[in-house]
Amino acid sequence: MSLHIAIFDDNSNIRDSISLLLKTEKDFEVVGSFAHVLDCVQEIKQCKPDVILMDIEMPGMTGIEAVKTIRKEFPHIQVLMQTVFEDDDRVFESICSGASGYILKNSLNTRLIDFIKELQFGGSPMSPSIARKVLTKMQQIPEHVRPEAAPDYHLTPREKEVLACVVNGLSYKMVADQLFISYETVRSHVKHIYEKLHVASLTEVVSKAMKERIV
Amino acid sequence: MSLHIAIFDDNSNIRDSISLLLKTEKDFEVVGSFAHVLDCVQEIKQCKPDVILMDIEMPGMTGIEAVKTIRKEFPHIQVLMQTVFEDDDRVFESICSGASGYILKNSLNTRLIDFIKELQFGGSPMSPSIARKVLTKMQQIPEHVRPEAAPDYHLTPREKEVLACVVNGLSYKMVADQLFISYETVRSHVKHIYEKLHVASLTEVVSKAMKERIV
DNA sequence: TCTGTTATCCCCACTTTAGGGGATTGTTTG
DNA sequence: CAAACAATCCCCTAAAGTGGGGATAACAGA
Repeated sequence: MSLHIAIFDDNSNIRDSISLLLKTEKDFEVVGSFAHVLDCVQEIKQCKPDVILMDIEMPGMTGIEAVKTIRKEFPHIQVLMQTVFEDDDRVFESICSGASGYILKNSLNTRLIDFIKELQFGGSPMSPSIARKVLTKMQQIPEHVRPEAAPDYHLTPREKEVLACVVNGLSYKMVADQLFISYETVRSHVKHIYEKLHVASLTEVVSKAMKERIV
Repeated sequence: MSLHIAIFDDNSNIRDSISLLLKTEKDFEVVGSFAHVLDCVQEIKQCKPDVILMDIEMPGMTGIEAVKTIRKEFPHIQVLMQTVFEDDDRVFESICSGASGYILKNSLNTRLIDFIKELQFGGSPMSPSIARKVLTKMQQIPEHVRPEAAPDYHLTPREKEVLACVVNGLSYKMVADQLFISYETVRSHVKHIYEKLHVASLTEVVSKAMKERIV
């Protein structure tokens, strides 16, 4: 069973050269090659790729937007981003959108086949210069250095559910409907949340919960 | 001018085999090889390496602690972490401690020389399985610390001030006092914020504002 | 068994917000 | 200059949230 690959790139020369390159690997099969991502959901449904090579800059919807959509619709598909630019923001955005790897196009010809194989084995191929950016970024995120620093307010499971609803902007009534309990029960839970978080209004609850990542 | 490399690993066989391997590259010079990191600052001062290969698990001080020290004392030195384990926590700790790359030992023999060269060029070599962990972790980072493109809701400066107060849990009355305006003015601003953010309650405002880092 | 916790529900009085209006004073800009 | 906007303030009604109180059932541990 061969690995199905789809290519999204607005440059037809690049698409063709990638296709040619991948054909040299007998376990690979290019099942689709598209110049834009506007109809990508439909196209992906038809050609059923395991791996998608996605150019980051494309007319219409950008590759980054596309990744978000793809990851939502087809969570099992691995998306390998490719770009000629090492733009910090876009690298970071792509990764946060759910890309499985990020490589520069200059490494395309030489190592693309290796990269795709690494994807298959659950790895995330990254060009070293990209990786450097990612590492630097991670080091800059102080909150993330100590993920276990979240204080415990001893909320019960139910209280946490209610809290989650409230943080999503639901009113008491809506929370009640959502959790199949009465308005008064929601109120009761919220009162307890108030006590435990030492706050006195819903907005404070939302603010504190989001700041301290309780939800 | 050759690249000076120091090795920290408690396994002398590994140290020796790495040394042998690196000798095959004429631009590399192994200037130090140590079984622990307890005296690493002194040793580094003496042998002046450009790159350090650091085993993550070692007696006494761990490699992670060592990286922190090294990065503080010698910020120009690139540290390449090596490990046999893909332990999530240690991967992230190392990275956050300032390591420049992170590779598994199984890729040592085959690609170590390439990895070191990538370090020289300002890249961060990472084993793909490590890279996957890093990406996954980044994707989990709460959105409010992510430098993502914040959508612009065209809030006026004053509206943003009011929003900031609200997000901090203040009631209309408190916001009014804080900004030296009347309660009704606050209300008026909040109404406009509602329209611009397309929400219908204070909690939604707080939630949306924090999620999208408008404040 | 008794005590504590959790989750559920109810009531009353009170405060705060929400959703409509409308109005005035400036300032910016086509 | 007129139009557009920002910032300020006001009123009214309805809806939602707040702060007390209390109650019941289930269940876990001392």
